[in-house]
Amino acid sequence: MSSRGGSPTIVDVAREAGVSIKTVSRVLNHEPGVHESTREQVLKVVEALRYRPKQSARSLAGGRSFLIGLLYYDPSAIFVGSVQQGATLRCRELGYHLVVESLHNDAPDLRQQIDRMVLALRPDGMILTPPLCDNPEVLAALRESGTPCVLMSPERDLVGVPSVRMDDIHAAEEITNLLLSLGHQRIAFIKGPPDQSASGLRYQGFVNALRAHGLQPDPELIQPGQFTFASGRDAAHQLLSRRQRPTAVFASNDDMALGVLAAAQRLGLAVPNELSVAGFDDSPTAALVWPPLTTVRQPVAEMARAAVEMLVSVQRPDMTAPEDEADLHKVLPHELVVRDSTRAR
Amino acid sequence: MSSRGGSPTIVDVAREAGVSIKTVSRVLNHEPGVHESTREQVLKVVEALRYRPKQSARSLAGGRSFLIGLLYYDPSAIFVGSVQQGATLRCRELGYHLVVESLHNDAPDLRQQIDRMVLALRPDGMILTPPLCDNPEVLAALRESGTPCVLMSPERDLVGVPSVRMDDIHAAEEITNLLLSLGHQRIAFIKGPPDQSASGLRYQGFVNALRAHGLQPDPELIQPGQFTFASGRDAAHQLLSRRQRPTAVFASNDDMALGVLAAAQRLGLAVPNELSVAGFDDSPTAALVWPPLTTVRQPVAEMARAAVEMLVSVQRPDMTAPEDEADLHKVLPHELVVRDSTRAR
DNA sequence: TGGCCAATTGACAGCGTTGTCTATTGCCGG
DNA sequence: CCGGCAATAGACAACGCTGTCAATTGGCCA
Repeated sequence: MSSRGGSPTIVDVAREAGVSIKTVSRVLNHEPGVHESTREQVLKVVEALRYRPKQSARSLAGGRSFLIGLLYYDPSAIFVGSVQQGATLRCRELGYHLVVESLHNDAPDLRQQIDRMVLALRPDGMILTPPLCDNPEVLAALRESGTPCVLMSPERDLVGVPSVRMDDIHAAEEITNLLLSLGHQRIAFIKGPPDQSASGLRYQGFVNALRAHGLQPDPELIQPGQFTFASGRDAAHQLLSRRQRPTAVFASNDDMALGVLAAAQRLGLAVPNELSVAGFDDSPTAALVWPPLTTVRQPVAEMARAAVEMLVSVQRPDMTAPEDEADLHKVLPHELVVRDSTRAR
Repeated sequence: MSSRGGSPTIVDVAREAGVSIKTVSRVLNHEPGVHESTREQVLKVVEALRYRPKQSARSLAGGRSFLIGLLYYDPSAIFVGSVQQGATLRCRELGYHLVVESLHNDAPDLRQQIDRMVLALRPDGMILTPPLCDNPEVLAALRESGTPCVLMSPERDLVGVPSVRMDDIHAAEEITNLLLSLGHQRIAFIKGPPDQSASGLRYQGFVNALRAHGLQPDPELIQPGQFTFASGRDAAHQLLSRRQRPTAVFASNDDMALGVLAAAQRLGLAVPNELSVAGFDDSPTAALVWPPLTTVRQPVAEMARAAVEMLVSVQRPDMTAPEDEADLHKVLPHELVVRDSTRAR
């Protein structure tokens, strides 16, 4: 196969196809100016030899590494899993590879860890998930190194830095509307921690929907939470022991909604007959518990695909890179998942 | 900084330190034969310049890519998340990076997908998680390419192929012993699907423990399952409607145990007062449900660390690579997690 | 028919490391 | 006082690809 035992190189392909290595390079990189017949001939040989250009050589010579980095904090989060899934698939389609790195959001050597990745690997782009996408130190390190980034669902958008997110406000509105349309009037809301922007946005959506129906949020029915099972359970205990109970609870994420379910069960309240419960995120468990949870599915995998595309499009002349600030910040459509935890009262 | 604006290269370091590039290379690769004072001097300059050798150049010249591949199938599985976490951390410590790839176990172009990764990236090693680690096609592709692999919890060990696993039999024995020591005599067991080796091993452990206590497994109390929530729930319905109910159920994974919990709740059986339930895996939800599940924690992150080490040690003369067949197959200690779903009868 | 342009192709110099092989140095024994 | 050997350091050629720029071809117009 190859001149010297090892796997074939571009030289082998060129020799076999009777062209110069540069021509082979052109074909493989979809560069223009190659005659159709030549292209076919080269591709045939490439196929026959099972030739694949070596990333390290391409990277060294061409400056592009064909690597996309994914920085994350909490590996167990379903969010990260879905991001990764979407990202690897799109990377594969585009001829890239995904390098993952787990960072502690407040590690003392955060800077060095990022440097190590950026300077050694020279990824062509980096995807940041919360909370790293809002960490100034991380952002600064990446900006200095000149590595293009995309932020996934950041707290707030940064001018000039691409981001991808879902529309938390509208989704929360939709869930609330669903509850309202089922005849619920006393709808409780469990908030997330104030330091996460999603908390505010989802609450905003809840309030918007109420107001649109001529209702005012009742302070009695608003409880703080921490996006955790325990906080949801505790908040529900509070809410459900009020003299006049809510007929529905909208927990602003699934973990808390699961807590609500547990509390209701503890108190002997049947869901959904005596109490409707809605969550947010469509976590894997949401479908497994009893009753299965009505919730909102974040388009996480699609968001990741979009992130990869934005990164790659900057490098490829044949793809249109985002131009104005508006193109830089994508909002992807979510999906209402209506299951059995909600019912007309 | 650098001679020409870009980030510093080994030449810059060499010039600054007043030595040859080869000496810098020696220091950075921990090669012997460098005078202590020289080494220090070089390291000082490296530090000052924030120099990091470029992976692509090292890879091209040296043949090592400093990349470890992780092939997985189901991204949502906690197992994969933990593997990844453990692997990235150890990789970081060893100066490697983790490249992940999601594959469909029965994709028609599986071979090509693997080729793409192996031929382009030339990872120094590959970690395979179930079910890919038992897929003959995957194994063959990797063997042909000469890429070292480590199998994580494979169905069965292959001669000459390193693997890492936990001791399912002993763990199941321990759970069973716990139940027995709590005074349970009628212990039901829900099996996993027969095509997964863990199913058999866990059942084996269950039986071993019973026999050690002079008991025989009662066919009435053994139910098949599929490692899914639904199958656990259904099996539990069967078991709990027997004329003489079991006082404890050992579901051979957590998802099924969660199903048992749901079924018990449906039937109005209080856990753990009227029924003890034990699972296996320590999935994230196991701690969140009510009552929190007694289970076994697989040492997944540690297994992943070990896998990375086995892969890297082959390349580094200063680490001891596994020698005989016995060293090739590691079994790591698990941990019994006793929570509230089990109680003395 | 000669000249010129566009389309296509090729020669060759890097890219930043590591591996190999060859100096240089300092010290020891005879 | 010199040969020789160990310890240390350097020169230089790969590694496999892309970028630059020059060369070749064929067609078309005047």
